[in-house]
Parts: sequence; structure tokens; C-alpha cells
Amino acid sequence: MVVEGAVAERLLDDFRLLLGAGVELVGVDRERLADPVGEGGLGAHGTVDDPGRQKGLRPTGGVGAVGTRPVRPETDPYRGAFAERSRTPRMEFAAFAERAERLAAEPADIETTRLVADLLAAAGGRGKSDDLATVTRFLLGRVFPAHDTRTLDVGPALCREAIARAAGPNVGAADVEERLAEAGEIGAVAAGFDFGGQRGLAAFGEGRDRLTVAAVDAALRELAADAGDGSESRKRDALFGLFNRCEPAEAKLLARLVLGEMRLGVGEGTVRDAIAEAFLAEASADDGKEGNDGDDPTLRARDEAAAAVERALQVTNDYGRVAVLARDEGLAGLRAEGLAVGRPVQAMLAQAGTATDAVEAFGEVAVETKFDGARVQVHYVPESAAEGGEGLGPRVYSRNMDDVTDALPEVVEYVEARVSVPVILDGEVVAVDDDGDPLPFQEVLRRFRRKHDVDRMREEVGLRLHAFDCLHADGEDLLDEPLRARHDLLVDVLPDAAASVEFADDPEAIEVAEAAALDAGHEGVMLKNPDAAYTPGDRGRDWLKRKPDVETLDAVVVGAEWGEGRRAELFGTFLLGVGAGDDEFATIGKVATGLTDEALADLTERLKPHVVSEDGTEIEIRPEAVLEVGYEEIQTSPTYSSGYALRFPRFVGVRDDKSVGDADSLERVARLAGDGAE
DNA sequence: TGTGTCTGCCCC
DNA sequence: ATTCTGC
DNA sequence: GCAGAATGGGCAGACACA
Repeated sequence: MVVEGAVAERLLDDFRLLLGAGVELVGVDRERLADPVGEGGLGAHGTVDDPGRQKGLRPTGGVGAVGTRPVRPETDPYRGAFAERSRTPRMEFAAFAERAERLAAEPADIETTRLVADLLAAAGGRGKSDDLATVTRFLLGRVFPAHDTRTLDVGPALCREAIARAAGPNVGAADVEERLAEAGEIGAVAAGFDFGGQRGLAAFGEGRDRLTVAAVDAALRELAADAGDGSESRKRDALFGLFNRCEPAEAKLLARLVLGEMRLGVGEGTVRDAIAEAFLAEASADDGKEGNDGDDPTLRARDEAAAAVERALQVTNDYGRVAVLARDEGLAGLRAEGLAVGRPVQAMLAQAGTATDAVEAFGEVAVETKFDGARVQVHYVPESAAEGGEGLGPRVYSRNMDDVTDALPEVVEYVEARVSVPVILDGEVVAVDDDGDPLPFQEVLRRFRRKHDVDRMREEVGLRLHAFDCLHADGEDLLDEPLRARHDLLVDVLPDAAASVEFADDPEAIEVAEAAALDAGHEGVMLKNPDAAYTPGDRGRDWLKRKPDVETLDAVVVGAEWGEGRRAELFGTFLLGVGAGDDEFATIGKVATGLTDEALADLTERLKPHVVSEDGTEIEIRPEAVLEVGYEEIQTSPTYSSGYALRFPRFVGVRDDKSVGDADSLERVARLAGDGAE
């Protein structure tokens, strides 16, 4: 059997993972095997039956065999194209880690963007390796783009176990957990161990067998493709193999990558700007020469470039792909990525605001019901409306662009029965009882991502779509149309079924509408600017959400958890209880938000003397302090001993005036919960 | 087969 | 989801 | 005002293990 190019290198890398670090290449020129991999084309791939006997591999002692069964993914993990820009060296994972370290240390915004742009250029600039797509995703803590069904299925537990194993026979998962409580961040824990890979590496010389970005990517993709019996332990083995080859800086980044938390201070906005900076600066300069009136032309061109990148991201949801597109096809290529029925767009989001805010900002306000359900986007091309081609049965996407069609047959039927032109609709799915009245959010959850027994559950919990926006109708993209026009088209497309809007220009009228919505069992109202365009992914001031003011409870701190990141030295979470008689307290949830760093430090100091016991990051605390905690709703809970839990709990203040005996009781909570349900 | 634990760019 | 923080 | 970070409850699905 012959394997070559990228496939060969990947297989070799993967065999090393399976065998541990102690494998040496014999008679294989790695440089000549190197071949770039993108996300685009289809690639050939091979499967090898017995890696142990594969020619060119020879065990060299070291760690020895772990998980000797090769992973055979169902889908092809080697989807890379054998692109033209081959024979260039791959970016080493260590180089990525080193640059990431610098990023994390850089506080200034502009400079961060510069550094990210430099990194992107190094990963995929002309004549460089083509690790651009991968590096772009890695920066954001992702292996797969958002609109991709694949998942790693590796969480904190599996990651800790893999680290423990790589750290040696004397280190157990409990030790790792202890260190995590100490360091407050898994990356630092991983970097703190001397992994076997380093010793193994030293045995056969400097610079050999270094991990590349591409190899890490390939290994993680393969890991993601694994499923079924034994997959958990194979994933652990694969991760172990990777950690084994890591130097501390690499281990830190790898641990963070698999958990999706890079902690670099680099988010989507920074990467978006950096893509423009790295690959569209030339276009900017050209534009600049032509139009040099008024504003700084370079700046204007740069804004234009950033806007083009942003739009491409809104419709493709793939940072890696957009980076490559910007580099290879520039502004024109980015602008060619438009809306497409069947490809989800990022949802427009809202921020909190009041009726007065809305009237002041918009004058006339579009008032809609805020439903307590799950956001969906529906794409549909009816057979009858398909020009030449085939139609597209209704597809339903979640806010994170997961395809949830199969769980929501009501939505499919509803749209199919009413819509006769191609559309993209935005709306909310709510659970309803037999009378059509809204049910609690928890009921939506029982349906939303269900795969089994959909039909049976359908009888128990009904679902209803409230469509409130229309992004595409009958061949026309509507993103840049004002809300008014979009809603008119929505009504055209969904006769008698679109969610209703009411226009108001004074706060009192809005408050009346809000009271009516709450009375009907809804969450509140949305207050929208009637003249605003639909801005995907934007949490701007054109959409405001208005919910009732928070209610509060006085609860007793009965436990805590050590925090992570900037809360590493502090308690990051407090476990709450309410009085259940006889100096007993029944738990009702945790709080972790709403505390300033200062309040957190004070509370940590104050409660430390009352610690009863510690187990990993979990701490038991003698009831002593009373906190005022805000919440939105009291729900029934299977996890807390009171049988209730707070929805959206947040710290409001310390009740120094209250002793634990004066805190709220379970009895009162039960009463409040009952009120809420009625 | 039943139960416990972990995971999810999960949903909010 | 909510909230705080630094720029 | 924005982006980023650090956190909440609860559900189904999937896997491990007894």
C-alpha cells in the first residue's frame, strides 16, 4: 500500500499518537511529505490496517503502546486539497503557541490586531505554509466552523485525565484537579507538567518530530470523527498522545484549544479586523490613492475592508474560510458571498432597554411580544417556486446554526402549509399546551434538540412558531430593508400567521403592551427601531428587550468553588441555601455573576475562616453570610435539595444586616414558585 | 438492562 | 442567559 | 459603547460500567 503527500504525513503523525512518542521515522523525508491542507476540495485518503507494521515506522522504546486500535472515522477527516502551494514548511504548533503567548500579554487593542494580523500572514502569507484557515479557527478556540455538525466531545473531565496520563504514572486525575484549583486554569496546569514527550524528544535530537498546526488539527478532527463503544478511551488516548509531544507552551494552548477557551484576549471582532489588516491592506492602499478627499482615505478603505469581512462572516460563519477568501480573492471574493436559502445567517440580537430608552432613540417604536422559547431561522424553497432546480424542504436552524429540523415537525408542517415562495424567516419556537397557551421554557428544552421519540413527545408538549422577521422573500434579500418593509413582506409571505407588531410613540402605551404580554404568560416585549436594517450577529441598540425588573431573595452561602482565570485566587461561585428549619438549609442554586472583583475579594476573605472542607475546586462553608440574589424566575429543579432553582441568578449585595436565621425560607420559595406558575 | 457521568461554538 | 472590566 | 471573560439552570444524547 502506498500513501503519499499530506495523507502520508498525517497517517504518520497519527500513528505516533497511537504509539506514544517513541516512534521514529525511518527512510521517510518529512519535508517532502509536507503538503498543505485547506478546507476546500476533496482529498484522497487511505486507511491502514495495522499501523504497527506500517513500513517506515519503528518503535524506539519510549512510552510504548497505548490504545493500539487505530481510529477508523466514518467520515473522511482528510478532506484537504492537494493545493498548488505545496512543498512549503508547515507552521509549527510551537510557533503558534509562542505568538499566542505574546498576544495574551498584549493589552492594547490596536497592537493586538496587529499581532493577530502578523500571525495570520505567517500562517498563510505568500510563499508561507498554508495553515491560515486552521490558525484562524484555533485562535478562536475552534477546530470546526460554527455551521458544522461535528464536535470533539472532549470536555474538562477527559482533558484532565489525558493530562494526568501524560504527566506520568505518579500523577492521577485527582492531582490534576488539585493543581487546577491552585492555578485556576487548565492551560497553566498542562504547562506545569514535564510531559514524557520532551524526554522522548531529547533522545533523538533537537528539532525532530515537532508538532505542526496541521498535525494537531488532523488529530483533533480524527478524534472528533470517532464515536461508539470505546470511543471515550480512544479520545483520551489520542489526546494523551498529543500532550506527550508537547512542550509546556504547546501543552497550554492545546488544553485550551480542546476546551474552546483560548484566553488570549482575542475574540471574533479582533480576528475580523486582523483578517482585513493582513490581507486587504493592499486594496485599502489602492483605494486610498484614488479618493483622497475629506476623511483619512486609508482609514475609510480599511473600514470598507472590515465591513466586507464582516458580511462574509455573517453568511458563512467560518472564520477560516473567510480568511482564505480574503487572502486569495480579496474584496470582490468576500462580497460574492451573499445570503443563500439553505445556509443559516447569524441572528440579530438585542440588548436590555426600557420603554423610555426606546421612545427617545426611535421616536416611533415597533413593539413585539418577547416569547420565552428558542430562536430559530427557517429556510424554505417550495417545489412550486423552484426555478428549474429542486425545492428545499423547510430547514430549521438554531441560534448557533445547528440544524434542528428533525426535532420540530410542527414548524416544518406549519411553514409548508403556508409559504409559497422561497424564504428565510426569523422567529421563536415556544412550547404550548392544548389550549395554545405558552408553557415554561423547560418544556421547550424537552423538544428542541430531541432525536428519539419525537412523535411521542409531540403529543405531550406542542410547539408553535412565532415568525417575526423575514430576511429573504422570493429572490429578494431583505437585510438592508427597514424593519417596517421586512415585516410587510413577512405578512405577505405568511398570511394571518406572522407575529404581530404594534407601533407606539409613548412609554405608557408600551407599558400597556408589556403588561398584556406578561399577562398572557410571555417573557416581556421587544422594542425595535422600525427603520433599522437587519444586522446579523449584531447586539446593537436597534433592538431592545424589556423584561420585568428582577426579583430578589436573601439566601445563605453554604458552599463555594474556586474560580478560574482572573478569579483564580478567589471564590468564583457561591452555593446558596434557604432555611429549611432546625438550622438546616436546602440548596437552591449558585451565583457567580454580578460581583465586582472587589466584592469577590471581600467575600472570599470573609468566608475563608468558615470553610469546613475542600474537595478539588469544591468547598463546603459553614452558613454565615446572607446574600441578596436577583433572579428572573423560580423553576423546579432536579439538582438542588430544595427542589427549586433560580433562573439567571445574580449577586445584588451582601445582607450584613441579616443573620442566617433571617434569610428566606424554603416555604417562601415554594410560595413564590407557585405564584409564578399561576 | 439500568444507572451515573459527561458533553454541548446546547438552549436560555 | 447576566454582569463586570479594560480600552 | 464594545469586546472579552467568567460565570448561572436544565435538557437530551451518548458513553461507561456494573
